[in-house]
Amino acid sequence: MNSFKLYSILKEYFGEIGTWWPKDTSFEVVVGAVLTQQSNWANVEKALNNLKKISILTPKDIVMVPLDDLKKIIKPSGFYNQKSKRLKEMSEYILEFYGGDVKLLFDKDKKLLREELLKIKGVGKETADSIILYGAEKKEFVVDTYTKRIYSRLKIVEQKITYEDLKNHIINEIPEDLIIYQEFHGYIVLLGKNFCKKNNPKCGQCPLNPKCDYLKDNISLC
DNA sequence: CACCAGGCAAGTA
DNA sequence: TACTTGCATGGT
Repeated sequence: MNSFKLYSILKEYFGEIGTWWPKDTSFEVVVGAVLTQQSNWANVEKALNNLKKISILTPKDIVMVPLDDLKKIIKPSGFYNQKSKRLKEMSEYILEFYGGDVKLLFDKDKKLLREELLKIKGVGKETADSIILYGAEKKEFVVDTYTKRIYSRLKIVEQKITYEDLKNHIINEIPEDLIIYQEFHGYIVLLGKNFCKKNNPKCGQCPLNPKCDYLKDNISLC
């Protein structure tokens, strides 16, 4: 299975998803990327809405709000003790080096931007790439747990493949295009939700639980 | 009741 | 380098 073929199948099945990462501001993507770590998006939205409700929208706002308050505000997204600290640290960084304007950071060269993001505590590879792809809107493909699970389950790559190797494998097979990068990752998330977490031979329902004849005809698993 | 959700950091070997 | 563990709410 070739990555562009997979992208095409998923696009035909799921249809247009457009900019599936919602945002009012660039900084909101940064916050969302941290809050979504090991948490589902519905709960992240609750946390984001809590922030918006009391007008906490900028790095400065995050720095100013007391830590214990911030914990309560983002509580629905889970892991609020460490996520609140991560938001604080990131906001302090953006405030100190970019005067609180995340767009100045996003203007930097893609490679430098990634290295810089990775130095910030709480920002690993997936979070950094999500921020670059959806916040800075630069062509940096995002590999997540679903991507790795799908690609290894489809026996396209070895299960033990590293983040960077899988990323390179994929970008070598698809056009270098911002929208395609964004869409493909979105489709992978949609497909990934329907994979059993463990490769259970008894499952027999992958790739999709619902009656998805089209995908079953085109992608065989289990 | 169990399991999962758009990971990361720190520790261990 | 590669694996383990803590972090934690809310939905199914």
